[in-house]
Amino acid sequence: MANSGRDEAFAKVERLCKERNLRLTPVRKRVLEILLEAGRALGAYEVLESLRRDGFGHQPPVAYRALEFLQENGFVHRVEGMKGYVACTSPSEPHGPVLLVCDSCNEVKELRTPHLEEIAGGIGSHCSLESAAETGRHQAETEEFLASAHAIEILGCCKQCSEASELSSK
Amino acid sequence: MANSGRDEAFAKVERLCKERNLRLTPVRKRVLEILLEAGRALGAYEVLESLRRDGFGHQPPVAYRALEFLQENGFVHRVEGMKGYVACTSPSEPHGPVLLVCDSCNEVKELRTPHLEEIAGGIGSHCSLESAAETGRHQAETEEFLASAHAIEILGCCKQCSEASELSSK
DNA sequence: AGCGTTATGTTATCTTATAACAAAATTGAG
DNA sequence: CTCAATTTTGTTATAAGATAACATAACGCT
Repeated sequence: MANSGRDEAFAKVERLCKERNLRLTPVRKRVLEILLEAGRALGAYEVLESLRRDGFGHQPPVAYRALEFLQENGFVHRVEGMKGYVACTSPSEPHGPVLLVCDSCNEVKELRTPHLEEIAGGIGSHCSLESAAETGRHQAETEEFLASAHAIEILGCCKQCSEASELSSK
Repeated sequence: MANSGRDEAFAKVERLCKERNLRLTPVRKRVLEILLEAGRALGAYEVLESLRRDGFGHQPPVAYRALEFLQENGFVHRVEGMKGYVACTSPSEPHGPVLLVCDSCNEVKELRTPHLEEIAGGIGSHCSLESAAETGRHQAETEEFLASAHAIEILGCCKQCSEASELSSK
């Protein structure tokens, strides 16, 4: 249980890169490792700091470019609400994440979502607001929207933290 | 059809502030107006620029504080993906938004969501990943998460823009 | 080996956001 | 009304996050 899936995720990315002829260069590989090791969201400058210690370039673009590559290919997600970046726990196709972000410990957990369509009423295809909302309440306007990506972040408190606070308040 | 709901939204915020004993001061009121008039997401510094022209303080905290107040009370939403802020189109309780963000014209449209529970499997109450995912695929771990807020942004192309590009490519 | 392409490293700068504190306005108690 | 406590505004200064532009190095193909 030492590193819950880290190595598998890493190996999977390596495999996917080979399949797709993507160049998983040393910096990119190292940035992915850094994020996997951290197991939480890191800021670009935190990543950069680690890179520096490993002898890579230590100017912002070095980190931002590697992060951009990893993001574009679905290996890393940006956590908007924390201005941070996390390694994807189930890398495959590039995909928008659904993230559970803990307010108190900052842990980020990614939901697996082979069913994205249901959330927005059809990512990648035209969808009406009605089907998106899927609610009894009819929208007056039947706006259409061709969705191509998404970012979904649910904030709250993870199990560990809520148990901890229950204990301390007792 | 001149200002689709701007005045109503504004009046509603005024009413809600009275009800809740919130102080809708001149700066705050003006910031809300600026966002409603824009009809799209504005950066904090764009808001600030408008404030300056209106004779208010023109240092960043002036804008950020007003935006913070409006956000906390559910009258304005942050658009993470654009580092911007939009006026809420149906202000009531503070709520996490579901936003449709157009890549090409930057317009932001907010979905009305009296059914937030369905999206995350129970905002505001403990929810299991299963019900959250609501997918056939069983998560190995039954992580629990007490959700308190969310930010959902769907990126894509709005109806106008996709029609425009169809025409031009013909 | 050599050419075109892709990736890295660096400098400089830009944009977004916040900390800290003084001055003004508002509220409520007496 | 007046004064004290609280809240809001304004300002300075600076932190934190991100990108543009360009030179150099590595790669990948013929």
